[in-house]
Amino acid sequence: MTAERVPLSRARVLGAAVAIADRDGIAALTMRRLAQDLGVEAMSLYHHVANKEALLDGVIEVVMAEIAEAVGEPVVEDWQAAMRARVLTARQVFLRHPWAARVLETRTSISPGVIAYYDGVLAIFRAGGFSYDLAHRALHALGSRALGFSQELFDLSDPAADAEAEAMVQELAEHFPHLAAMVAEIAHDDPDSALGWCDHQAEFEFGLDLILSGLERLRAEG
Amino acid sequence: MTAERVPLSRARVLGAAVAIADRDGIAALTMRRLAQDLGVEAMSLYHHVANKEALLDGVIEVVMAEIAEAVGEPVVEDWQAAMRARVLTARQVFLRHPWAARVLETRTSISPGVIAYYDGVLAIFRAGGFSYDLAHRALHALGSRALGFSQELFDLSDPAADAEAEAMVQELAEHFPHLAAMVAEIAHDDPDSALGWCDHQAEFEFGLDLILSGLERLRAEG
DNA sequence: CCATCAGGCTTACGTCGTAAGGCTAATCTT
DNA sequence: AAGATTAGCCTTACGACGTAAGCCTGATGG
Repeated sequence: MTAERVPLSRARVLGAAVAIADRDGIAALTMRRLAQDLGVEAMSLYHHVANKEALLDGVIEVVMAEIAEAVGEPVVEDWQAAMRARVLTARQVFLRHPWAARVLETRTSISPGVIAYYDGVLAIFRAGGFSYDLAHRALHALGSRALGFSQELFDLSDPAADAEAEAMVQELAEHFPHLAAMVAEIAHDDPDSALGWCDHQAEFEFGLDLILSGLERLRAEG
Repeated sequence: MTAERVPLSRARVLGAAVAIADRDGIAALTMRRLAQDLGVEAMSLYHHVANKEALLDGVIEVVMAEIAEAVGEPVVEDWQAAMRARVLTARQVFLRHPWAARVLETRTSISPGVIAYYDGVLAIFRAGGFSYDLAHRALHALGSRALGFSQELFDLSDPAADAEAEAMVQELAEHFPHLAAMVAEIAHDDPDSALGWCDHQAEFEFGLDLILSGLERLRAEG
């Protein structure tokens, strides 16, 4: 009695793709590896996704669906609290799929899931009394932060960089005095924060609240 | 009299790489193509860059050097105006190299050029009276915006998407009422802005000023 | 004057996405 | 019921990519 052959389907393909990226990183997501995980040959995947780009599009849709489920319907009172909650909820999903932000940024066509998410954001702004014009600018001001992530261009708390950073501190201090002083002071203030010398979640929320309160001021001024 | 054979050098390699990315996009930048443009075989490049990742690191250093030259020394009075100028100057460089932001985001190691740039940003904050702690949070709040770019997750003014967007307006209105209404109103207000229905430069500056003025408020409060 | 070696070149490998087309079993048509 | 269609798998093969290994040549330096 052999295991019943579950037929392939778009949903199974996308699900397996997400699983690979979660477990082994986005670089491990190749057509051959994906096929292998599904007990199938690579070319069989093309009956369910047009090509690799379409696969990545689909994977993003899976993530966006996860977000949509998590955030639910937009709340229509206290826009600032509603936005904050929506964004931080979406962020949880991106923290579960660390590769997803980068993939999302490489999509060339507009994803329905992302559009739907932003429509919900707009609903909150409008219910909070924003003009379309201000809401529009608010969307741009938030950028990817509206979805719960922001690009970190360099991560001083990256453990991989620690050793080399340690050795670099001397010349760092010479060439980059302000940065060196800041790192020294902040590291001293917070010697063993749970998330390293700088807590990304706290920093993210700081930036988010800074923008939200700025927007509230503009809204109130009319 | 044959054309004098200019010997290869790291600088020539990186320069040619930037030229290819500028002209034909970052996807066209392959080792073979780069070698071809330099009148050389692909493997010869490896005498001047360790591998392709190192090539991309180097290319970013070229861009950051361009920025360093453009922004000059940090100005130490009127921090807000100084930051604004520094960021918008850096932005000009990224607008000349549209591929550079994406490449920068994929660097795994911290680039000295980027560090130097941020050190200048910190100098401005400090001269403006920021504590290290607030300056640190300010850096995170700005994120890549400090360098002059922000991730646009979908670009409604993308000409490539225009046709499909046009056809999509009907169902857009059904499923995404707020977004549809916003697009309709804003497009109507500004029927032929030079840069399409939404001017990225204006949106960028809006977001930047929103953050900068929020930071100024926090700084003034102490 | 000869040894070293920097800086080119040639060849070749393994991995990737995917084009072309074959086989089989389920489904649909008449 | 029987024949035609097709969905959904597989096999084979191609061209592009990054790059390992090693050859060749002309300048340099003891």
